[in-house]
Amino acid sequence: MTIAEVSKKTELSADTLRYYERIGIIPEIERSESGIRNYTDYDLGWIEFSKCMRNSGMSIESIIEYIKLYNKGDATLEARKQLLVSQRDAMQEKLNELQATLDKLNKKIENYGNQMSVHEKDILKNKND
Amino acid sequence: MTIAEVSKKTELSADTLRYYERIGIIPEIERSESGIRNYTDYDLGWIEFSKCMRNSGMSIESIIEYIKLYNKGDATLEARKQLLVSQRDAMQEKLNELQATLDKLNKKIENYGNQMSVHEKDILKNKND
DNA sequence: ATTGACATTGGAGTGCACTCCAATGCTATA
DNA sequence: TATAGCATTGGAGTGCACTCCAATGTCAAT
Repeated sequence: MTIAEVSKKTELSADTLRYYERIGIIPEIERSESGIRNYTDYDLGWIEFSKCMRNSGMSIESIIEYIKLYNKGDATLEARKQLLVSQRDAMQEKLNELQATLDKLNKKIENYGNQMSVHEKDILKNKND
Repeated sequence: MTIAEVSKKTELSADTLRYYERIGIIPEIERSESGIRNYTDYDLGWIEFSKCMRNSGMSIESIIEYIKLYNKGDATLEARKQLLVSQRDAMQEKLNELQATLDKLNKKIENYGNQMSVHEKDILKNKND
């Protein structure tokens, strides 16, 4: 696959794909003799993984750490698991927080619907229930 | 309240509090004759609001927009509601995405537990279920 | 062989949201 | 009144994660 195809498939810009490869959160992609990247399905797997972790808020630094461990082989399984577990926990907490804010926001929106003529200050008060 | 007290209460640095005031996502805080800020509970409300919105991923730009509308008064109620609704929708989507990634991650972690001796490639395969 | 669309590189630039700093000023306590 | 520990300002600096660029090369189609 060319970089353009992968870019379309993953919705990551070609620049981002090259960037991810450069910093090591996706493998070094095989090249043609003339130096043009040829992505495999295996590469796709890593790209999706990194994209997924990024979308869920994992820092690039942590992804790099995970991949370094991965490349060190089976001896690092436990460490990798721990990394994922702590990422999972952080994500769960973030999700709870998000849910709480979402609830607040929904209440606030309801208030807008029911009391369009209420004084501004009352709305401000409701906001921080 | 002094800036130090508010900083402690809100878990925002004094620098951040001054920054938020400067850019207008919290009100201009009353000062003593000598220029030292004195925060009221009303101010606290706005700080918590902005903090909450930031934590939930709203950009500073959007918060500024909301507050500009707020300051224009009742005529902007509908516009403000729309702003909150679209923020709510974005947040809901983010939450769903986060939940999906969380599920993946949990499966992956389970795999680490059950198959510590499996070949690396199998793990990579499971990762992108 | 020319054209046009794509690819490559290293490095510079961007946008966001802070965060830090130095110089200076205020204030409560010993 | 001296000292220590707060506060203020404008502006510079930081860290992250891209994003863009110019110069150059590749390749398929006309």
